[in-house]
Amino acid sequence: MSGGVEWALHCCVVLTSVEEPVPATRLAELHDVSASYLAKQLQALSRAGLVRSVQGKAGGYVLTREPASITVLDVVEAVDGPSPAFTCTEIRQRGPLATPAEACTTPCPIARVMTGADAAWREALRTVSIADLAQDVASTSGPTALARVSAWLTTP
Amino acid sequence: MSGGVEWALHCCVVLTSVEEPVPATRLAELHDVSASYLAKQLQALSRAGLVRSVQGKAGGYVLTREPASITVLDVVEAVDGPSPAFTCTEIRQRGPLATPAEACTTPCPIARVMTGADAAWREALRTVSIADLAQDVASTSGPTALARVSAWLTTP
DNA sequence: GGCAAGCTACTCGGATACACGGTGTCCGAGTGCATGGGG
DNA sequence: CCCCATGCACTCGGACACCGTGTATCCGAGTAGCTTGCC
Repeated sequence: MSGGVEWALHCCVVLTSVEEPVPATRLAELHDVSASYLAKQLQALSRAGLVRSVQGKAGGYVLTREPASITVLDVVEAVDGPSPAFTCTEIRQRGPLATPAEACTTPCPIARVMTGADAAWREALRTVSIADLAQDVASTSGPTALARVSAWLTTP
Repeated sequence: MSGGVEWALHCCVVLTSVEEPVPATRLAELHDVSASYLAKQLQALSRAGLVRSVQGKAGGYVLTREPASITVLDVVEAVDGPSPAFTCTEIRQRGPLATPAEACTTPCPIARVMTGADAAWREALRTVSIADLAQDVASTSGPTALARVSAWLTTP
């Protein structure tokens, strides 16, 4: 999986604590990562409609929805693409003993298992929202942690 | 995920129906795939101890265990590697507001969610065995399908 | 006819090139704010 | 004092190189079975 997913998730969590737009540069130096590359991930989030980009002097990125209605799966699919990791190439229809295409009404058992596992993975990511993550951060790192991040993000 | 996983799984399923060793070349032409590359996947299965390779004129690959005791997860981990797709880079310990390492007793919430999803994915693959796949093939493609494959594999 | 040595042909195994997607970077288009002049 | 036009600095967005992992391939090491000569 793309490593930028982690950056995007952290960005979404910190964006929970601020209302004003935050530029990508600021988010990059907060996490000490490449600003140019982080911009790529934020653009992906923007295309998916998870964040709203505002231009101009005081521009940046803002969450479009309530953090509770943005799931981790949304972010992962926005950055990494919605296509599943496994794709069946229909091997059973190839080779000297190929089963004819008209006999393949049901998907290949292997593909079925893989699809099921992928669905379980996505379901696990769907049940957790960005708000849950923020709540978890507050529980572990202390309630003031996000407030301090918010203050640092908003002060020039 | 590596595309060779699909090939390896199909090979394991067809190996269910034969007791004699089957060379990689034969398996490759059965599925109409590159013999050289399929050999790589079978070597991975051999290193993982899922199949036993016998050399010599009538050599090839044989399953080492009962098909019912080989899970799909075993094959996937043998070919694709056992390491999870997501790896936490501890972003929270970087940047100007880095949380000190001694405060990071529990894993980062994001990593926790990702690890849970990965566990769910693996669990879904662990509950299905190669024997289950073979049974499923027999149910959909007819009981004689695997027998015909076995006959084709064993006849020169 | 039985046996053993040698040979052949076939197998796996690891080491070797190529390609594509992810990683990282850059510069141009667009926009909101600040400023300065005029009414 | 208020309003508007201008300029500017800052932002995003997409287009451009680089690298690592997966993909595909090849040739060498090793071994089981067949052949053939001998007893």
